[in-house]
Amino acid sequence: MTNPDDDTPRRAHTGRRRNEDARRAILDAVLVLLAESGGAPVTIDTIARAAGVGKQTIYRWWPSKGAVLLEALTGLAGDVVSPPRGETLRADLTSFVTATFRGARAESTAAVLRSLVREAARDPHAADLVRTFTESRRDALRALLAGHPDELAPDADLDLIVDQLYGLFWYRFLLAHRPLSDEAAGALGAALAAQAGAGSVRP
Amino acid sequence: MTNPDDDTPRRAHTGRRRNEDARRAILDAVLVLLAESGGAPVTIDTIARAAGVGKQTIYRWWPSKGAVLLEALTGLAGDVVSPPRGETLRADLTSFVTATFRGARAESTAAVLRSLVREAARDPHAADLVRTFTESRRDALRALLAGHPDELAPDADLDLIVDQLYGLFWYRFLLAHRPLSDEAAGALGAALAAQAGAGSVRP
DNA sequence: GCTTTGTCGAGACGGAAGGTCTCGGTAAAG
DNA sequence: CTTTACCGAGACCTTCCGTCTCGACAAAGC
Repeated sequence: MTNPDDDTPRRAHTGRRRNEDARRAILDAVLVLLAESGGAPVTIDTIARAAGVGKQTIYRWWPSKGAVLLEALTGLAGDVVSPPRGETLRADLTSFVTATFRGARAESTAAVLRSLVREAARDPHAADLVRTFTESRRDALRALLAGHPDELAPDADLDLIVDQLYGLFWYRFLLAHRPLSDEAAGALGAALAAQAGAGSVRP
Repeated sequence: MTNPDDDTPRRAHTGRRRNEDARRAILDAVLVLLAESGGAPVTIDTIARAAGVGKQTIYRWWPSKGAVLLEALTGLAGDVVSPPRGETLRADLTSFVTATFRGARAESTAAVLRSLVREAARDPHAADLVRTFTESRRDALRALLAGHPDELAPDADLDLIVDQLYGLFWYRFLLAHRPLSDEAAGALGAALAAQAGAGSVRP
């Protein structure tokens, strides 16, 4: 019996192929518009107009605006925070935090991050993407911690440390009441390294 | 010369007065709807309908939806986290964090907080209100820390500690990847008390 | 070359939501 | 009993997302 919902096509793909130029033009337009907009929301129509593309071409390949933003962000991730492998946990933590803070200080990535969060507040699908993204960042940080097993107290709560780091990062990034400075990065790295080494205090 | 933009009325207020019942009905409707909606967005029309009130009556007294939400939230603040004054910094911090976490676990307040954040992502005016709100919370926490000067290292970075606490709180609250449990509250309180006592580690 | 098939740009369209405007009615002050 | 300001109700405008339609065009197979 034939399944009408069968995904396998009855014959190979024959029609016109995806236009790679359009894909690049869309992602580039997103980054340019976000950088120029200075935090103001960027609409789908604006993106399509700037990319010289029909809206349908966007929605054919991405399920929502948030998905486009996230792909543009990961495209930026060539400058991503690469996990260092230094001597001490404290040094590694500090350079990880510093790189994270610096990435967020660059207005190009900051604009994408901010828009992504705004989108996640509106679109549940975008919220899922953000959750996946933040989870991958947490995993990277956990791997860094696990790379220094001799410096970790046996009962150290790594999840707590990870969330303190990224919690402070997002909190300051979004509220912007205090800068994500290199000094703050150093202090945070040192404090969390000490916390990891001390383990939880006895009750 | 007469200033047409003069704010002072040429005579005392004479007309009909503000209906206090309507005000209460609006704020109550907001809380009820948010609690029932289970996180789904609540619209102005729904609020007006539920409160038996015209939309204009809402916009006459509040500049935006976010402002209504915030007033409803501060109305809830009778259950607010009251700064304790115990023996040790660690005990005070732990009970402060525990109370904060528990407040966010109550679905009634959690729904308002979530909606407020959603609104802040859209409406700059609401974002300002949220900034003011979070600032007052930070002030309360700083006051708690300052209440134990003998337990603070002279070079302790109080802003860093405050932001670690609220950063982790909001991060976990909004991402919900990990619970705001009493255990986590205890661990966080202990870790931050230790950090405050140790001060910044020497370079 | 011709047909089929899937993508392209452009834009009309529907729907949701916030916020404004209007209108007839009503309570308070004088 | 007149003026003033608020009230409920709802039409209305605007913005923006996401879908649908249309004629054009490119790739694959015959």
